Amino acid sequence: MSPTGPTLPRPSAGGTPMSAGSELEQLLEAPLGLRERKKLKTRRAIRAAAFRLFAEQGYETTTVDQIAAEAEVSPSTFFRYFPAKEDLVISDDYDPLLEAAFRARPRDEPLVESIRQAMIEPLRRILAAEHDDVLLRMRLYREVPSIRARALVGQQESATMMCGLLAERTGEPADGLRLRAVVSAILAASSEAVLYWSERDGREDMADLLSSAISALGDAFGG
Amino acid sequence: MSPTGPTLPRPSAGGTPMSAGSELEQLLEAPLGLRERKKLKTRRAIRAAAFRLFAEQGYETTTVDQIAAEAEVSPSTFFRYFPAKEDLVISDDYDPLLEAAFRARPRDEPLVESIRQAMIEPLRRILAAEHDDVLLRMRLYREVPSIRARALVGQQESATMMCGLLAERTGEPADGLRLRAVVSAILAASSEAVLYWSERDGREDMADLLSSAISALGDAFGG
DNA sequence: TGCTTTTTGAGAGTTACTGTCATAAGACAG
DNA sequence: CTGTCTTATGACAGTAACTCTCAAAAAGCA
Repeated sequence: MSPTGPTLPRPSAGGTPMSAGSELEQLLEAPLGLRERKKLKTRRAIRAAAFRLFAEQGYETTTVDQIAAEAEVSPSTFFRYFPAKEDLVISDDYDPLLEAAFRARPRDEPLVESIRQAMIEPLRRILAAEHDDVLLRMRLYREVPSIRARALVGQQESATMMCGLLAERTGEPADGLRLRAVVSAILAASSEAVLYWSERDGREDMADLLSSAISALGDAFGG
Repeated sequence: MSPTGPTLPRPSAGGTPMSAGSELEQLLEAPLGLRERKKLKTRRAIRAAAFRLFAEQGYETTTVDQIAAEAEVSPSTFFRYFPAKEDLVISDDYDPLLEAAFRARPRDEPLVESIRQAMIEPLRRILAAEHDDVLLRMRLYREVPSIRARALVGQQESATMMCGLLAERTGEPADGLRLRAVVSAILAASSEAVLYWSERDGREDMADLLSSAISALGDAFGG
């Protein structure tokens, strides 16, 4: 068996042997084996239990043992599904979607515009399906430092991924300072937009906010 | 006494009752009381012991207990000086310097230029005094996720501080999306410059790199 | 010298993890 | 349906980073 835990369902792709797995896609996939379905079920059960407890008593005051008990699994099992407590809140699904969306953009489109569109599109899809859920996670992001910390490292990893993508398209070196500066700046501004959106309880249009954040950069640095 | 630990020396300013304290300034300050000098000494002893051990065995594999032993203090004392292990590596000195440098800038200077200058100036001073030390910390930043995490949260806090400053000067609301987007973008690009600098072992000129990172934003978003 | 304030260390407790191993349960071949 | 192989689970023991409390020691001060 996989050294670190239960092999999470990867129906079609032959990617990494073990990863967090993106629930979004799998929900819509062809019928999975009984085993896989069970795993998804426990995963969701754990997360549901966790969020129930978070709502009651807050994130930091609920222990992993409590969550495991509420979800009726052992603590060991909990950690097999979520290597860290913060992983309950943070989803890694976004990056591959972003990558795909970017690749789908015409090569002659201005770069920043490609990026903007590539970010908005999967964001829309996610929001359509999990609006309230995202809002909840963002609240935790705001309120819990350890979650913020974890998310920010993830964002940095997204940035280096993006650098790879852009390097591919423009021919610039992926680890060049200029590229890295631009990418990290866009990501920072964008996540500020998402944060802002969540502070307004999701009442404003995310795409608008994102565009406005990016065009703010144009105004400030453009001249 | 202060609720969280020994009151760290704050010779002149009447700032927060308890904070990490900036060693840089205090080294140059008027003679402190015996008590204060002793505290600085232990603080440095702990840090020195820690970095010695890190060099030998790496960050993650050296325990706080080891560090305390090497520094000849009790573990309790360690935590009084450094609430978290990562605080050994992360310095909070920079923000006040940045703030002061920014305030010293002429009000009619273009905003981005003010920021750039305000960042470079204290950076120069720090590098002049602690070049190798900074390099070492940055290496840990690159190699240890938990340090990166903590540093990034700090960066976000710096950003909201900067937003306050800029809001003061421009009259824009400090929590407006546009301002926040711009500030977080600059900070992201800048820290990318510092990171880049450290990857080159500090051989390139930091001010140049910072300028180049910021002008990259101009190129990307401006035209 | 005595009194007050601050720093220190000892010790006990909590929590998020990690690793190991035996057992139970799904998958599959015959 | 049976036996076999694979994979998921739970029990258990351990570690390391903290947190809290309290008494003793040291520093500052009258």
